Amino acid sequence: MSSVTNLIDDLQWRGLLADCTDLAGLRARIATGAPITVYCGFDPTGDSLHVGHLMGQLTLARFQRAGHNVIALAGGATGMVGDPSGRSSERNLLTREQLSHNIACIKAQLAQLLDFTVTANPARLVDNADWIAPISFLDFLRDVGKYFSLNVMLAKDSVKSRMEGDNGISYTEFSYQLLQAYDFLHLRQTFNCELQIGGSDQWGNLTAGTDLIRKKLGAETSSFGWTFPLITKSDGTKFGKTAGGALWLDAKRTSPYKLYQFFVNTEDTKVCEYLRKFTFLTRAEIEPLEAAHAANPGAREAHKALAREVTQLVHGVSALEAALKASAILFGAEIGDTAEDTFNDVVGEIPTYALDATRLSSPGLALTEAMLLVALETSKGNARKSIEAGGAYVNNTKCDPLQPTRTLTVADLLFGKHILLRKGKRSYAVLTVG
RNA sequence: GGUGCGAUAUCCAAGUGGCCAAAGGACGUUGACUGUAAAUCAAUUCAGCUUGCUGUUCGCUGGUUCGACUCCAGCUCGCACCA
Repeated sequence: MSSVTNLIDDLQWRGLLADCTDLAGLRARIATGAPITVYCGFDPTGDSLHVGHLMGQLTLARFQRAGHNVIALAGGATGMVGDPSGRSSERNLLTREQLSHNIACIKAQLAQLLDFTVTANPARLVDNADWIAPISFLDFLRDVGKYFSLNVMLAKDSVKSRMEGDNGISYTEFSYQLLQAYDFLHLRQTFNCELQIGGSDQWGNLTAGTDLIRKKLGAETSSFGWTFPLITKSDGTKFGKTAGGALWLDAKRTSPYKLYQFFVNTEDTKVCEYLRKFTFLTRAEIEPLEAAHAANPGAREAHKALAREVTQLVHGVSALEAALKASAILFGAEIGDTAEDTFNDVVGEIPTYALDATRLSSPGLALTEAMLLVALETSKGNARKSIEAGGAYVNNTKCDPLQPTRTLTVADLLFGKHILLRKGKRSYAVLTVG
């Protein structure tokens, strides 16, 4: 375990420092040995966090594990406005009902990685609507707005890029930085919170906060901003998006199996980076994995360790084990060789659909229709094209591309109950007769 | 308020009377090669199916025409300049 003093070294080694408002000052502050209070905000734009949010949660958790005090902030107020950072166009406003629903859902997910029950330094969850909503507009203009120079606000990248772009920016989103700055000020005064962390796109918002604190409370009142780099894939596209959309932390939206698979499929050039950033594995544990990966990337030791760690962090051990079992079967030996109770581990891990037994009798169920039924395809026409392209599999055996009209019958049942359908390399679904 | 420019498929973007379901990218999907990787190459990429046919598209509403993404009028939205 890392001691209090080398926390920053560890974060830097992991590549989690993009920028810091005063790195030397922060080092000195942490070196005093007194716990520092750090916060990170999460905007409730949806009712689940996704893997992109993991970075903030994990970094908070690293601070907590090092003995510091952490605050997760749900943006009930800022979410009403919309952060222009990293966006090329205006956000749609959410209703209050949507927001409160989202916040409730997100709270549960934050609790997964942060410890709210330890006695020494329990994590805290706050909602900025609690202190922003009661302020009147006039008070806000006088007490907060007065400290902001329009020149500085306009110079922020998040604003500038929108001003230069075609989409413009509304007054509402332009004001966002004031709210976030005020959050930091409030937390500084209320919880003695000295550090705000966020993705590198948050830089402008963080400095707005440190500036406001300095102006309102004086230069001797410490406040720091720390950003971590935004994760990208090697082709520059956004991390955490798949064809099916974002990878959610909510098991109901993205199964643990799917999350595991996502990380197992990490591109080689990124595994080491992700291992450092997304896991709590220590340097002593990671370095051998990196060496193993360099020596034999095909074995994918590092990929598996990464996927294992993340899945366990997000969903717990038992969900991880189920995901591992399912993965081993689907990507392992011949399906025919697996035992029935082993195969049952797959059912439920991947999308599973009930089927009326009678549909398999006599003419049988058209494969095209079956693929539509399990949502592997969106139309029979597309299903046919997939089969003809050699992309359809029944029980992990490729279907004859010349037989697009093939049907499924009782002969295809595994253990008298299941049919495993597959499209392409790794999209699976199970049909189960009930 | 005035003037100008723009709006095309998931996204960028060609197309200025028929040869247009609409060039070219990107993204996605599938195949080949590998290692459940990347890169590369190939196919596909509006919708439905009986796979060659049918249906619905080019901001919206009307109009001109045998025929409109293309021309005209009005409207909506965006952008720029002027007031």
